[in-house]
Amino acid sequence: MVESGMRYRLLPTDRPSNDVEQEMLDRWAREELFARTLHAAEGKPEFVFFEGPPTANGRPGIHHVFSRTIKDLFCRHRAMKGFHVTRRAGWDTHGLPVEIEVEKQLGISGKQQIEQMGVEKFNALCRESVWRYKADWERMSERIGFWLDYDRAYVTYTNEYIESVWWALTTLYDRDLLYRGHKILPYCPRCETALSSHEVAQGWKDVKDPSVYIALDLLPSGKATTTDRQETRRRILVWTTTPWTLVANVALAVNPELEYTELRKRAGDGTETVILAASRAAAVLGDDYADRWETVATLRGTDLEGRSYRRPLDWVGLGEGRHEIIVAESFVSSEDGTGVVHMAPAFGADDYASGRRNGLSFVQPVDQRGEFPADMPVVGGMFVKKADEKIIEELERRGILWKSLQIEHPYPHCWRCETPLLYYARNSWFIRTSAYKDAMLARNSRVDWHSPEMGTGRFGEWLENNIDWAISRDRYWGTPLPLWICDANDTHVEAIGSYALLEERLGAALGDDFDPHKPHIDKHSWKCAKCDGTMQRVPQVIDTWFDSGSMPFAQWHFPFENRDEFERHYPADFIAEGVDQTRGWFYSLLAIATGLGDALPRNTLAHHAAVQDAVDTAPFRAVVVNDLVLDADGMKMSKSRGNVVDPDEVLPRHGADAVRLFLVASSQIWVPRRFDESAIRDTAGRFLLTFKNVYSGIFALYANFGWEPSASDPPAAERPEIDRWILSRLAGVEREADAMLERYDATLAARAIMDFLVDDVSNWYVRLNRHRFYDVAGADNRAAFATLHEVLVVTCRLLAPFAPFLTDWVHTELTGESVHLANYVRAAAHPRDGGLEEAMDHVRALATLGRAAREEAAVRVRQPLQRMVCVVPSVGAHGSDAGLRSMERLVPLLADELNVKEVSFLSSADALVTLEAKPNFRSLGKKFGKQTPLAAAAVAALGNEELMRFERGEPLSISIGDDTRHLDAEDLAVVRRASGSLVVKESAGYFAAIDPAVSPELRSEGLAREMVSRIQRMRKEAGLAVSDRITLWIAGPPEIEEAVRGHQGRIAEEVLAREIVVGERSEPHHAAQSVDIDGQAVSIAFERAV
RNA sequence: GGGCCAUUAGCUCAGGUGGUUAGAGCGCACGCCUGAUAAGCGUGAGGUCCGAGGUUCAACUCCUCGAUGGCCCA
Repeated sequence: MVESGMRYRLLPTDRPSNDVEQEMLDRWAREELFARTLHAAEGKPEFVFFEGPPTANGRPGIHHVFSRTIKDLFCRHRAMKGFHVTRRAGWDTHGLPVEIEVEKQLGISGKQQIEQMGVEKFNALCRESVWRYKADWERMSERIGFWLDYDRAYVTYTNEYIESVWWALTTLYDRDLLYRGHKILPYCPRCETALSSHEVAQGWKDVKDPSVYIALDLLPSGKATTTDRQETRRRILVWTTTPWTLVANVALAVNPELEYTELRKRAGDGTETVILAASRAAAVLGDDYADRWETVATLRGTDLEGRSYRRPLDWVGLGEGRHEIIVAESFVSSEDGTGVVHMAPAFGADDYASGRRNGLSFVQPVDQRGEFPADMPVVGGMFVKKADEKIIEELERRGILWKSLQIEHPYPHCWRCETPLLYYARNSWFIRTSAYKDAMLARNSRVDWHSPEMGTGRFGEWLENNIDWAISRDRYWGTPLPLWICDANDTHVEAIGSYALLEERLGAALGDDFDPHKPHIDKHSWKCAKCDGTMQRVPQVIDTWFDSGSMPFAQWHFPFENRDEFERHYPADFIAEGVDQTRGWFYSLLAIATGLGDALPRNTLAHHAAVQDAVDTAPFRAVVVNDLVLDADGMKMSKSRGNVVDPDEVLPRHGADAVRLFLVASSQIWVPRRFDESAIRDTAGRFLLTFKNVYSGIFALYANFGWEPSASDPPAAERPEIDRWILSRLAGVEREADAMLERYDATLAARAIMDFLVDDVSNWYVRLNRHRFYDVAGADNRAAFATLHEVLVVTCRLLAPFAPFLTDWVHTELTGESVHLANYVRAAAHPRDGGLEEAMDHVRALATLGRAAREEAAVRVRQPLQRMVCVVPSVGAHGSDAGLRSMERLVPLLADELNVKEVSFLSSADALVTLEAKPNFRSLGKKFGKQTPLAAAAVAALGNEELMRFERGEPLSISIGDDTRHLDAEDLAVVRRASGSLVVKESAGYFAAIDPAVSPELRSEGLAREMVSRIQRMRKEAGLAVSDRITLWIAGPPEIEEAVRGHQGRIAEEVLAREIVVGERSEPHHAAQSVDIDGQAVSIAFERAV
């Protein structure tokens, strides 16, 4: 079959996808195709894409394949739409993840050990470690066809990048948006650093914690109440899930508005009472508490305010400030606990704020490693979370433990090392994001979020509750905070926004080997301009999210150079990342850009020209957020579960095209999807197989006999109906897919293209026209080849963003050009023909019913039948003959598909039809209201005669009780049902009726066709070429011999027989068979004719 | 504790503004085709639309309260 003159290469179905894709990867590399596409688009308008930088010290997973597929496909689409799409890679290289990796590598842990080995050495190792999986990332990205410019990748640890970040920080400082604060921060005692809220957001886990109720003695005071008797021991119930913080208890808080109750135990001597929120009594003391407790008094929170109590533990001194008093705070809730909150200002944000408001003393008996001082009784030197048990024992010993339970609740953990976080008062640097929250909201409102709920909901809510961004980190490997502080007066602060300024301060050049990282940068100091002190850099580095959020300008080393590049690439038209970036990169981009404001060019543009109110732009105009990839059972992938999918294994097995298509098409991008390998094969894999078969098994196979595009192909307008139909559909899908992608709906676009190729092209157009491809000669056949060629070329283009490998392979065969250099949509598409498409829909609906009718009549399709009568809804009822006429031209297709001689359409006049009425509930509902069901029943009961008159225009009315109303045309649909001896199938207003009678003539013709089928099969088995001519001998019962004689010409034509000899046995030829036809033995033999 | 998203056939998913018989693909059963053949096609059987209330002539659809799963937050 493979001939030297072969124009179109074939694609055998057993050639692995991986093999084809490797061929394309080689070709792309050899031809530098990515660079060529960029070059070809030079001078075209820019479609701006930002690559969110991954950290290359972790291995890429299948979820990275997902987000990278999305990035790639929209970039490819816009590139094919004529935009220039810069796609710079980027690497996020700083931060705790890197440090932890190095710690693991070295087998060390904690800051002390890092200091011991030396920060210089440690950071040098970090700088290397960052690239650990760089090759894996690049290989994975290349393998999935993600075109990204790795040669020009931006790297966040480079001097240039850091200088741009310094500029941003300094700009914020100069605008009073960067400040030093003291706040309670979530703190990781293992990493010995505070975490930002968006880091905390990533580390929530359900854990079991103690749930402890304690009863603290209320001390007598001047504020006497009726129950205030000396002999009564009054205790107040307090709840906590962090017993260790009781060590630092300095106050209790009650809600001033809340009602509290004082209860006395019915049994016992009655000298003891407890106090708690009235609404919590049942929950804390049991539903039947009233049986055991009597109410002594009802108090308001304000009644308790100012009272003294005895703290639970007395291991630390209380220092300055008020202590052991009850304060009133509105944040105290009555939804859990006892309505009384224990306050440790060093260990809670609310506590701290309340401490400031109420002048409470501040006790922090916990060191940087989260341990109590060694000299503390009972728990000295213990890690606080481990001390809970000891403390509970101690509370019990002291007789103040009321009850101790365990609860499971979410608690934040360090997102890298999984250590439970402590809330801890620390010195830190903040960006005053809360000062420009409204500006962020305004910019966000202009972002085109996919899905929209993500923007208004999840992200919007987050912004509404914005708190200042704690950006300093007490760590080593990161962008150093460019602030220098006077050692004599810490209000003398200077921000250094460029290396030039640093040199100026130092009065010396920095030199070629300058490294802005710790520890080198900390060596640089100078004399304070305001006093005699020395300016020393603050020790901290910054949150690595600030690095990545600075990429819009830092990737260009703006503002120090490349101003034009920045302006050309800001803001982004499009970004795409996983849902986990909502609080990560999406936020840091917006927070930094908004804070910098007009310091960035093009940062105050109205978002769309059409928008009237000129709202400032966000750094990204559209963002596509993908949700998680779950395993086949819907479980989250995690290393501990062992269900993580390795792209390196999956991609060669199924091919990147199939994986990409599966990820995009299986469900909307922003809902979680299950990654099931068998599902890939069954959906995307099968689709691609169909695509290959249409190209290779139909088009290429036969076109290689001599067809190629030429002027002798009939113009589209002169081609058969069905060719113009598929071209019309093609134009429709082209427009639809493009519109979907413009709207960032990749899923619907992919589905539209896939459905078109499978249903319209393969299952209908190709199947009905196969015979036209078996011979390249003839105008009708040339039309078919030209049509299918065009369909395939355009489909390749439509599909190219999703499946860039196979489409390019096929497109290059078809046109000699890479699909990735083609335009996504044709300049002049074939015009749509809505009438034709609608008529074809009717034909296909009737074909389905006709096949069902044949099945019911048990007559195989090869047996011709005489007639079929049809009804099409909305055609024929009210004289819409135009609809019928447009269908008439397609009738031969229907007759052919169902193998019937005549197809006719029923009208009311036809004796074969009975009319029935179907009620239209929507319009009847308006007229009849509650009576609608009765009216509908009345409509359905209307008879044939009444309906015939109604169709002729006579009025028709129905009566429900006393109510008689006229019916309008919209109240009912008249349907025609065929009656008589026909086999009828009906669906949604379509009727197909088949006459199952087989006359002797039809029988004969059926036998002839049966013979053709058998002979063809034999030809194939004998290994004949499609074009070989034969001489044929047929012998059998009279009925069959007669049928062969009667249809000799047609048989000869179909099986390419030069001669047919009937009734004589042949010589023992090389191909002879006795076949069984309807229980009769027939002898068939042939030889190749020369 | 709060917010968001799911829940429709064995599986994966569709189902504007409430309205006739809730659909598709896969899988399954049966069959067709036999020059796309390690392919292709058809027909069919499968559903308490998560549950309970409510609104309505009419609820998969709207409302309330729950359940389960997932994500996010305090």
